[in-house]
Amino acid sequence: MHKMAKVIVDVPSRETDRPFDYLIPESMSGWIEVGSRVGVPFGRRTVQGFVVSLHDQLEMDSSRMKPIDELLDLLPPLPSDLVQLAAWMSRKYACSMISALQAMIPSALKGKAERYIHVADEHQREEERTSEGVLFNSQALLGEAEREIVAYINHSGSVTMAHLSARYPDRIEVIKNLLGQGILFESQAIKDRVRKKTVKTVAAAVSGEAAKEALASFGGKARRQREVLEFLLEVGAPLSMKEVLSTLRVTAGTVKSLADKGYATIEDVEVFRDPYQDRHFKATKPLERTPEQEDVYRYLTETLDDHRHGVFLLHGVTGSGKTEVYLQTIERCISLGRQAIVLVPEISLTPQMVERFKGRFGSKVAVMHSRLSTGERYDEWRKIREGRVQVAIGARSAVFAPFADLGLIVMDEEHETSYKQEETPKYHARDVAVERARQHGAAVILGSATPSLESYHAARSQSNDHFAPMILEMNQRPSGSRLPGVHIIDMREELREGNRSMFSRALHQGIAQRIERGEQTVLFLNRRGYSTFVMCRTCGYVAGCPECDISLTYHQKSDNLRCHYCGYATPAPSVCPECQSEHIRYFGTGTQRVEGELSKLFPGIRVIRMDVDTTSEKGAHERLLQAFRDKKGDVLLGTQMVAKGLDFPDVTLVGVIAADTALNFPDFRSAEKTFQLLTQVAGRAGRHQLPGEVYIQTYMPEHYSIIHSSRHDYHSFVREELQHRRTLHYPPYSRLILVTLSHEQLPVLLRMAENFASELRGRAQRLGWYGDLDRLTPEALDILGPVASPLPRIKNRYRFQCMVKYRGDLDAVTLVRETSAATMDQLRDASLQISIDVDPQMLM
DNA sequence: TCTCTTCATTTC
DNA sequence: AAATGAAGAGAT
Repeated sequence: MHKMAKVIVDVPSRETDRPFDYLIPESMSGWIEVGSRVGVPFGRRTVQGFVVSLHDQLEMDSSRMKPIDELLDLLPPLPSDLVQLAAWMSRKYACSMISALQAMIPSALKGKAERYIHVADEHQREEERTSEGVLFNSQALLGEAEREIVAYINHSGSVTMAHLSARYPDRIEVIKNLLGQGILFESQAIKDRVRKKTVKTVAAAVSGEAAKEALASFGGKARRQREVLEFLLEVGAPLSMKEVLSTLRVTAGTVKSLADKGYATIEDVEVFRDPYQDRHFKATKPLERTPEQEDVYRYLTETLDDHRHGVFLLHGVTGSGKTEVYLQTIERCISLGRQAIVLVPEISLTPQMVERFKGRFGSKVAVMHSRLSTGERYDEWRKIREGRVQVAIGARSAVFAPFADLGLIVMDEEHETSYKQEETPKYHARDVAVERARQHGAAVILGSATPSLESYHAARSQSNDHFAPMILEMNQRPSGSRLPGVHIIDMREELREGNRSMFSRALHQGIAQRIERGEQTVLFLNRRGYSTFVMCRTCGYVAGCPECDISLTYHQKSDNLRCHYCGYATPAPSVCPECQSEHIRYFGTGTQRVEGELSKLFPGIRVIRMDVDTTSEKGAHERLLQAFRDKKGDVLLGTQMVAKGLDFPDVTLVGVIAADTALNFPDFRSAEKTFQLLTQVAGRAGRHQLPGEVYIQTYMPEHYSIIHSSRHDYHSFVREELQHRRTLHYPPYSRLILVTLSHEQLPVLLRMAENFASELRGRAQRLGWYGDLDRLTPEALDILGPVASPLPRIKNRYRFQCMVKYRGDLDAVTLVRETSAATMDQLRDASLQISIDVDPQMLM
């Protein structure tokens, strides 16, 4: 049997980012596995950790080795393949092992040590004797205060430190004394964030003849109890207490009496919290495949049937039936006895989306949604871990769904930036999905109408270092509907002709027409570029966060100003704090302004506005969409969230208010983002019988991202964009690592950032890597910076960054990680933080 | 000389 | 991260 385990402890620091050795107590051997969650003594406290390997030999001075304190779950929360994946992540993304492991389990299982106080055994016995009236020898030594505390703890068995100090706030010294004398002692145990939910159930404890006798024994008495028993016998299966009480209108006492007589049993049964328990999903059958879908399906199922690893880039225009292909491929996967993961961007994990999967696979599906409570998420996760479901659908983190035999991972809207996690571990779900599928010999489908340039290029060049997908195209819409006609409107022209409104004449007329015809309009506003800041019109004062160098956003609902980086909040002022002027204006969200303008132009117009303000409440999102579907609105107005996967039969006009706001951002992906957004929005109109029209308002009508999106021409766009990227050595023709250094003091940071950058250059030079990317070598590396970050101060910390740009098969991540570690060791400044972002998405 | 901070060190 | 022990600064 295994004698020793290596454990990664839940202590987030560079020094502790390595396995620690522990003895496996006899009682736990056979139960401890790779992936087990344990409580271990660490220093002078107890912490949670994960077993990453098991060993038969004691390989270090075993006198210093401590035994594992407790095993926290019967079934290890992490199968061993996920422990391996965590190791891969920590290498690839330069993150700690514990942060990778933590990302894989529900937050409910992030336990913390709780400190308990007990009464020492010998004193416990003495206490008992006193209660029987026998004097005990140490009584003389204990004062009144001590005796009361000891008696209290004895009575409750054990009590938490926090509870005790709350109950006896002024006797902390007394407690310390008792601990010092050894009368009280302390222990620690890991406590989870949630408990498994249980429900009280009732069942008849008698049957047949015994049941008849039991009923007869009541005679004329206890009529209610008799009714309960009759009901239980009739149903013949355990029922929830709640159900019994409400159906028969009896009290819990009645049932309890029945149980006391031995005629019924009451039990606590473990249940899964089901976020969809009240919902009924209409079952759907697979649709007949179009010839195009058939081709794609054949490729996918061949790989699936052969148990082979393969990555597919499914490029399908909006409405080409990608989801149906997913559904049928998943069905095949399940029929082979394997499981499937479906990844969708958080924003498109709408009720409609859930409905499609629940409708096809029913109770075989677990849904991982950010709106679920900690307990609900934990239970959905348990369904996966315990093998009760075969399909998991969820955002980014669902890529870690702990299935035993994973056959397929589907990633819908593959190009979405939300697949990259911005917090540590800064992983990209696409790369993790490919690696995980490789481990399992599973297939990956990356689906999109506008694939990311990274994926597209990887498929084309077939030389990318991590994955080379096969491209599958779907260009037809099974419904036969045509892609809508797209009109580009030059807003400069409008201005020249004296139209200063945010609506062009064409769009204005279009909306008027739809109202007249009883058809609907979707108006889309690119959120970026429209902020909700507060400005004084007299002196130009802009309310900013005192801790971060950014302006505060106005929240109408709570009438306060908030910083969305650090959470700072302050009441909205009514006069300017600088000049006391009353002309202080709250620029509402862009959508609010558009709404105001709409009702001015079209009196009586019914606008359904969807933005952060109107969708913050639970279920509001769904309610607003349903209202629009029921034609309770003429216009649906919103940001990104109206662009995603929605399908309304009566929408014949889609308007984009300001198409180019994103183009002005200093981000090399801004053209790509704009193209993707416009293509997606354009796909929203005319998906049914009625033909659709799209108006794109812009100040840059000649920009290639706008021209190509208006023609629904992905390939031309990609050709042009790839050319730009190649000239400027941007991804996919290079890879990036963004290193951000932060410190409380600006001058110190400046020095340290210079120090780091020159150390990095020196090391790269010694490896012969450093140089200019313009040189025509297959391998090259360049370091840009340090420069102030785009957000130069957050939470009172100044930020500087370096960008590492490289191409070829260089292990630049290790270089950066080692340089960072060396810098930290050398400078020994606790305030300095270095964060490493591999393949960054947000350069802002 | 003694206590209350601050700071570096260690965690199998 | 957190607890610990050493070292440093002010009060008695």
